[in-house]
Amino acid sequence: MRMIDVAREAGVSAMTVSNVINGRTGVSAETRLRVLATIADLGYQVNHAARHLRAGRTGAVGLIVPDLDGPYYAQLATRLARDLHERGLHLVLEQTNASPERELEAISFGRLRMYDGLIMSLLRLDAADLDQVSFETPVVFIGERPVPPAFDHIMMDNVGGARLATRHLLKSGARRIAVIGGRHDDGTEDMPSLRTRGYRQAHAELGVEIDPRLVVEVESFTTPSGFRALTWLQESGVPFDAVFAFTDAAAMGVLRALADAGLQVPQDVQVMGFDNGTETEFLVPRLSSVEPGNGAMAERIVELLDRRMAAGGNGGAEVPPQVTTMVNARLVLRETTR
Amino acid sequence: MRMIDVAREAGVSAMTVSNVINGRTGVSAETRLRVLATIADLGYQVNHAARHLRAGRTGAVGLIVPDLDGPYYAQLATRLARDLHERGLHLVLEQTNASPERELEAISFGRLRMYDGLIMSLLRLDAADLDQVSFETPVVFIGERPVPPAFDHIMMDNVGGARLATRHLLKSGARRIAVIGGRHDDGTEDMPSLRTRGYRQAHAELGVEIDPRLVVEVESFTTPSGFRALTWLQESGVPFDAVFAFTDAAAMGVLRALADAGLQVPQDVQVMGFDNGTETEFLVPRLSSVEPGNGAMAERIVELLDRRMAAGGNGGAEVPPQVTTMVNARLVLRETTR
DNA sequence: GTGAAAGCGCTAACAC
DNA sequence: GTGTTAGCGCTTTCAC
Repeated sequence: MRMIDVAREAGVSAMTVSNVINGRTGVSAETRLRVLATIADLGYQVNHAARHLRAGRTGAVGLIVPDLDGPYYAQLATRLARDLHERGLHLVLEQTNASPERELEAISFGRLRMYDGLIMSLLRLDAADLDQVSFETPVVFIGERPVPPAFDHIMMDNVGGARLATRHLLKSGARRIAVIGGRHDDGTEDMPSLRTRGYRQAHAELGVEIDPRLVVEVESFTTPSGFRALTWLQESGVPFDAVFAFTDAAAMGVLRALADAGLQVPQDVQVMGFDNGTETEFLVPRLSSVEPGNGAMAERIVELLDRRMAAGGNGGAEVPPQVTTMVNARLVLRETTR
Repeated sequence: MRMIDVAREAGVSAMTVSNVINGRTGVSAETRLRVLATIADLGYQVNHAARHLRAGRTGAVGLIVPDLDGPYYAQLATRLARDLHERGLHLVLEQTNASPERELEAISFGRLRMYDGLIMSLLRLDAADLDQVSFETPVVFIGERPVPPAFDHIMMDNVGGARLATRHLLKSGARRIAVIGGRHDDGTEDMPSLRTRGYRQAHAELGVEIDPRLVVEVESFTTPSGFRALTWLQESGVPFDAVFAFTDAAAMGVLRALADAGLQVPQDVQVMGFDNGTETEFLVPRLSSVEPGNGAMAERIVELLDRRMAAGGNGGAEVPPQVTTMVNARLVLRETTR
């Protein structure tokens, strides 16, 4: 069934039906009611493809993330899907597995056209890569990599959160804090480097030296990876009295490895995670973690996107200025810290 | 840039470009190469909306699930996304929050048209509800609810898996197995009822009576819900020597509650989960679980969909017969059982 | 093996 | 306030 069928049945033109459906002004109340009744009667549904082709809107927002099986992005996706649904938009998910090729592919011109807006977690691509791409679609980047000034960017306070966590561990007596996912060279602008900087700052502020052997680099921030990292540290014989894992998922692997080693948490070793995922308060023992403001982040993302999408509809005349938002972090202390 | 621009540049018609792009026969090798070179040269990308409008294909497959923040569907989605990507298809996610309205909405005519295929986890809707919907889009249902014979359906062996798990607990000495998510009335065809039947079968086979107070109904199968259920059971004073939770997520809450109660697992109480998610082997203690064949399930889903989508392309003349697949379950024993 | 014409269903622009 | 016209970019059909 087409719009024209509804129009004929209601005794109006297709244009009027279109106007009613899209809530545009310039339709008398009487006509509107009649058209709505006819639509309900016939069970008419608009054809998205035709609308998309003609008007350029798709009703879909893309979310490009490295993975979905870990808790972090799955929880973010859940929040975003709910917030977007309220605005009549769909969330479409794409996984990059943190591969630069897949990230670049996701923002290719053809793919972007599929969406009214894009939310992209940038892990590998640089500002230079992004410059090559012509964005007509509104994009909000999340993550810490530097982004060209033309785009909205939202990030968590990685340095501040890590600094807070490390300070707490130091103040509660830890002197040898292993850091899972840390970087020996924290010069780049990515999550591990930024959190490592926070870790170093806290040590500097409290005048504690860092044994470089406590900084354990990992290839990924999953639970198996955290498990392997701690097992390796343990076997290498480097002493430590606390562990700061850069994700809750990795911390979960750390807890498992400590239990295998027969170490008591937090008596022998304190443990701190990052993300404050829903699972943290049910681990044994309950995981202390850095809460990076995920709820606020999801809300802000949708807000930014919405603003830019609305502007795009107005012919792009008034493009809102690009914004970088930093969401504040705070500590949630549970049973793995003293 | 449009197809016609490529055509002009290559000195052919738009139709020939279309034929090349879609790999159709009837284009000379020479022309094909020239067109491909021009496409690469100009960086042309097809417009999905136009193709969709004209040809009806969208390149997207919808996955309708109750939630994404729990590990089960997130892991399934990850697997499906990967398998579909290999076939050049996108995975679009929709969450229903297990609401019948949202489930019905998801399979409405207009929404279905957005996809080349649909994978739907059915929790609440009945065969009667589904009969009302006219599916031109290929649909694969997952889950245990009865499905009209016109559709492909894939399910795990809930009864068999639960029976296996319960038998193991009984054989290792448990006599009072609490079941988190069980149903007093297991007459309906849904996951909790089917798993409860397996639990009852195993008891009947081994001649063990069931204390109905051990069957704890829950409103959801999340970790907090499992935690609350076990805390409640504990406080109600009903003795038990094992817990069978119907999801790993719920089992995680159970483990937490047992730790709070100072009970040793598996010495005082054995615990068994269901799903065998990636997190199980890192819990403290490592969770024994029923492996429902998730990998095979994802593969089979894509296979079924693919088959039906290919047939749809052939004008629907040869519609493949509808198939119901049951994936076998097996036990993975770790540290929470004896 | 290749091309021309028609039209998928909708909406922007403008006429009335 | 409502209708008419045109066309978004592709693919189906059929002619050559």
